This record gives sequence, C-alpha cells and structure tokens, in this order.
Amino acid sequence: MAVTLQDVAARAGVSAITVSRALNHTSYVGAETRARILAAVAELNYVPNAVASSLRSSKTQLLAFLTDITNPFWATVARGIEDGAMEAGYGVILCNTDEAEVKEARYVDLLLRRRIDGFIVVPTRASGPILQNLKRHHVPFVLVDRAVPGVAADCVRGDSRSGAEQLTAHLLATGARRIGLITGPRTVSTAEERVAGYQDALRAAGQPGDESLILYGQYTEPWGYQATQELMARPRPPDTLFAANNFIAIGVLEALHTFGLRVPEDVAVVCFDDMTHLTTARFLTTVIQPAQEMGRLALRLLLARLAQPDRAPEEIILPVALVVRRSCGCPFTAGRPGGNQ
Amino acid sequence: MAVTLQDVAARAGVSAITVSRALNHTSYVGAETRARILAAVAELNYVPNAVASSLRSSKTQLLAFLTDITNPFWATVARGIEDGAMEAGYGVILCNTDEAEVKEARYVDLLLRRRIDGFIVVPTRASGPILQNLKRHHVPFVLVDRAVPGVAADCVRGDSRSGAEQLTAHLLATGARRIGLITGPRTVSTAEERVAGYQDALRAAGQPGDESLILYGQYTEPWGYQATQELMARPRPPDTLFAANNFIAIGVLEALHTFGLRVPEDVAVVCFDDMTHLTTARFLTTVIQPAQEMGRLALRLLLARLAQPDRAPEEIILPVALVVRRSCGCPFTAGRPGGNQ
DNA sequence: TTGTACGCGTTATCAT
DNA sequence: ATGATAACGCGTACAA
Repeated sequence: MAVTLQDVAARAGVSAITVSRALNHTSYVGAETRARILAAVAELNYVPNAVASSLRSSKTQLLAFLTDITNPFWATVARGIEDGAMEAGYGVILCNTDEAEVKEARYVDLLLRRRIDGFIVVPTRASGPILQNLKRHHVPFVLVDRAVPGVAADCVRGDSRSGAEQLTAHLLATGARRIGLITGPRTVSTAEERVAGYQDALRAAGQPGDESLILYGQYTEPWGYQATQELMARPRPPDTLFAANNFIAIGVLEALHTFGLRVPEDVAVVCFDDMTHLTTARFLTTVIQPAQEMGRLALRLLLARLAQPDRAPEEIILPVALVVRRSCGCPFTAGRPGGNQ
Repeated sequence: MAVTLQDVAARAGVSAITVSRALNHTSYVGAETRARILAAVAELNYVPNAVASSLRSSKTQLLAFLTDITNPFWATVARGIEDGAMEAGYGVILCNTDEAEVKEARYVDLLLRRRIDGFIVVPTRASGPILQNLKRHHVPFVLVDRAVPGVAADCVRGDSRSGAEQLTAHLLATGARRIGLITGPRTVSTAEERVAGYQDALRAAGQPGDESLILYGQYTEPWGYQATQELMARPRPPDTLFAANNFIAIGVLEALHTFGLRVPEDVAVVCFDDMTHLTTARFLTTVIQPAQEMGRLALRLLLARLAQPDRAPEEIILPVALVVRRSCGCPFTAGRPGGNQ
C-alpha cells in the first residue's frame, strides 16, 4: 500500500540505501543519481516513514511541552518553543496537564513509551516524583517558569521577585498605604516569589507589612473574585490590590464592581501579566513577562542538553518589565444594573 | 540500555510474544504466567516501545489537531478532543497553524511522515489542497467550525447563521436602528455565515439593510479597533455594533473608549463568544458556542471514520445559545486620562 | 560514489 | 495456552 524506500530505489534503479543517503544528505550521491532518485520520489509520491526511521535511530525528533495550554500565556510560550523546534527539525507535542499531577504523570508515561527525545515542563511542587522518573529513564527535560525544590535541572523563569518588588515600590511611590496581595498556590514557586518581592519593597520603604493582607489561593479568576470580596469586607480594607497574575486581576476587577468601587479612584489595581494581547494589560500597570522568549530559551536549553547530556544544569532568569499605564483609563464604561443593552 | 520485551520474557521464563499478549490483552494468558510476567515488568522497569509497535502494526495511536492554539477557544476545543482521545487510547498532537496555509502544509507533511492515524483540522478556504493531499494518502480527517467548499468531509460546526440572526433580532427588539457588523475574513466560512444571519434578521424585520455597515476583516482585536474607528467616524455612524467574535469585540470596546463613547448608553455592543471564562462574555450579550462539546464530537466523528473509512461524510451542526446580559454592567470603571494609579 | 548484510523492538501468522 | 518465525521500513557498519 504505502510507498517505501525500496519502491523508490527500484524505480530509480539504485539500492535503498542510496535513496536514503540522497534524501538525508548523509553521504555524497552522484548528481545524476540524485536527480533520478528525486524524480522517482516525486512520481511515486513517496513519504518517508519516520516511525521506521525512529526505531532504527532511537531518535524520534519529537519533544513534548507539558502545561495548561488553555492559558494563553502558556500557549504563547508554546509558540516560542515550536518556532525554534521546527527550525531544528523537531516536532512538538503539546499536552494539557491542567496543572494536575495525575494528568502529568499519565502523559509522561504515554510519552516515555513513544520515546520522546525530551520534555519541557511547567511544573508544580508535586511534579518532583514525575521528574525523578524522567531522570531514571535518562530522558532530558527543562523546567519553565518554576523551580522545583530538590530537582536540579535546566530552568528558565521570569524574575518574579524583582517584578513584584518593582510593582510594589511603584504603588508605594504613588501613595498606596495598605496593599492587599492576592497570589497563587503555595505549590507554585512564583506565587511565593511574588510575595517575597512584595515584602522586599515594603521592607525597603520601612513599612511594617501586614501579613493578613497576603492571600494565597489559585491563579484563577474565581479566586481573584473571592479573595477580593474577603479583603474588601474587612473593617480596614486595603486601598490597593496587587493581583499576582492576570486571571486573578480579572476576578479582582469584577469583585470591586459588585462593591460599587471604582478603579483606580477608590481602589488601585496592578497585576503580573501572564497573557499577551489580552485586555488586562491595557488598563492596569503590570509587570510583563516575555512569554515567547521564555519558550525560545527553554528550547535552546533542551537542545543543548540533547547535544551534551552531561553538562551542568543551567538556570536562566529573565528580567521582567514594569509597564506603567497612567494615561489610560478603561474602555469599558460602567453599565447600570438593568440597563445594559 | 533500554529494557525490551525480550528481557522481560527471559526474566519471566516465557517467550516474547507471550509477554506482548499479557500486556496488550490480545489473547488469553495463564493466570500464573501473567503474574510472573507482571512481576518481571515491574522489576525491570519495562516501558513498552510504541515506536516498534507502530512500525509493526502500522498504527501510531496518535491524532493531530491543527489550529491556532493561542486562541483560548481552540484550546478549549482541544481539551474536548484530548479527553475523549485519552479514553480511547489515543494521544493528540496539538499544532499551531496560525491559520496560515504554509504552516498548515508544513505540519501535515511532518505528520504524514510520522504516520499519524488521523487529523482534526480548523481549516480556512486555503486549506483545500492540503486536505486533498490527506485524501490522496488515505489519512482520515475531520473539519471543525468551518466548511471548505469542494471538500466532502466529516465536519462539526456551530450554527453561526442562526446565532447571528438571534443576536441581530435581539438588537432590533431592543431598539437598535443601525447595526454595524464587524466580521472576519472572507476566507473563513463563519465570517460569511454570520453576515448571512444578520441579513436574515434584518429582512425578517422588514428593514432594508445597509451594505456599507458590514465590514470584513480579521478575527482580531486590532481589526475590531480599526473597523470601529472607521464606522464611528462616518457622518451617520451606527448606534449598535455587532462584533463577529470576541477578539473583535475587545478592539471595538477599546476604540469606542477613544471616542469617549459609553457602552451601552451611547453605543450598544454584542458579540459572538469564541472564548470561555474570559471577560467579554460577562458584560455583553453574546452567542456562546459549546467549545468543549465541539471537540468531543469532532473526536467521535474521527474515531468512527477510523473504524469505518468508507462511511458517508457526516456533518454536525451544533445549536448555539444566545446569552442576554442586561442586569450586568462593566466591572471596569472608566479612568481619567493621567489619573490611573 | 554505491552496495550488502544485519538489526532496531514489536506483532501477524501459522503452528502446537 | 504458548511458541517459532518472519516481517514492518529504515539506517549503521563494513565492503567494494
């Protein structure tokens, strides 16, 4: 049914291996021979069988990226990875882990069978055992965005701590007194780093820092909503809210609306931006992380390790950019209850 | 280096094929034998080699989903596909085509080599030749969201026409007089279907319909921005804007803000919702498409075709839901220039 | 510059 | 219920 190297060889009047060499540029082939081969390939509509090739070479030329691709930030990181991978002759398998350990483990199992050449992972703290498993099987991997305690590995991440510090310092400079910080889960290193940066700035400003203003939860819109409700219902609510990512920020804005509070007149809001090209960043002062660049660098680290499995683990910390938006209000106008459209 | 079926067989004191049968449940294996085999598998840490298996069986148990995964809507569809695929024992390769013909063709080529079992594609009009190529190689595929003229294939899509009609009728019922329609590219069937539905509603209401109020462009935020600027700068601007998807809607809202126009007091806005869990849908009346369901159904169609390659092409048109939000204003408060934070 | 022989790890086929 | 043999399609090693 399917056309094989043999068929092409027969048609071109050469041996199979010669065809292989002509197509893979793995050895010199006479100009005329090569022409005959290429002609045969075209006529027969030959498509090389990468499965057979992989079996023989023990290389699949396939990489996997494990994360929650539903989140546009990671989708953008994926783009960075893909672009570079394509150039280097690798395909990328994107996998939805939903940040859930079970799904993560399941995918790793599936992909180990498929003999994937390498992994790029956005881990949580729970990923430790899974990563150990990869090590046991000598499959290279690179971490993105988050470090995992006890796992020495190549890693690319944004400078969350510095970013959070800049954001907080900016807030203090513009007159903020009580800054509520709504952050992600303790199982994710960035959530804690952003808290640390926030505390750095307070300390530098000689402010005490009220522990009760820091709320750990999820990097999600519902959590932003819920945490805001809790903070603003207190006797002494914060005058400013720091959302540890943009999903949280959206929830924050929604919750403030239900309280009838205006942004930024009544409560100022800032956030870490984990999405590109989406609304939040246009209205709020944010710290922007270079998603695509992150992907590109992760890929580069992985390729380097594939080439030299024994090099020392490398950690790249990307600088993040504070983007202050003072001249821009919000394009949405507050609607009146019962009056929207 | 790697443990093989042979190694396990030797350890368990049986032949390789017996191990294969025990692991794949492809034939009965004595209870005691099976136990010995499973023990050996565990002791040796055996991981089956799917590459070899694929070569022998000519089945990779791998499917591909081609689209722009950066768009959360497609990412959600992907989730629907993945969930079902996992259950059925298939892996899914997600590919970013950016809706660009070249990237699409490149991926198809790459994946044909890998002997992928089937494709799920979000096509544009330009995808025709690529799909023909798949047919030539007898690789099954399913289309999602869009039909392609001249290509008979399984297809799942939302009822754009009806959705647009409902949305438009709703607007007319609430007093809209001049509805500007900002839609996607002519190369995408949904863009035209939404126009058709819009025109259906106008016709049904006995309204003339002003062709100049319909603007084709892209399904992007910048296009929404640009088109709105153009429409609102006219001598007789529309009193209502219909964004053909949510990215466009975001651009629309931004542009209206630069004009100092309020939503919905000055201009009402509605849109097709191509994203879940994101801001737009919370403030505007929208038509919601069941993304995850779309993915699930697409997968089901593909599996059916894998089982019976010769069945007649099937087209599933999903009903869409009009979600009217009148009781909800916008959580963002308009900031004053120079005063944000 | 081109060819021969063999093996990668698994499963289809036939046999016991 | 289990085994022997061959073959899937390609690339490595060596040879000519």
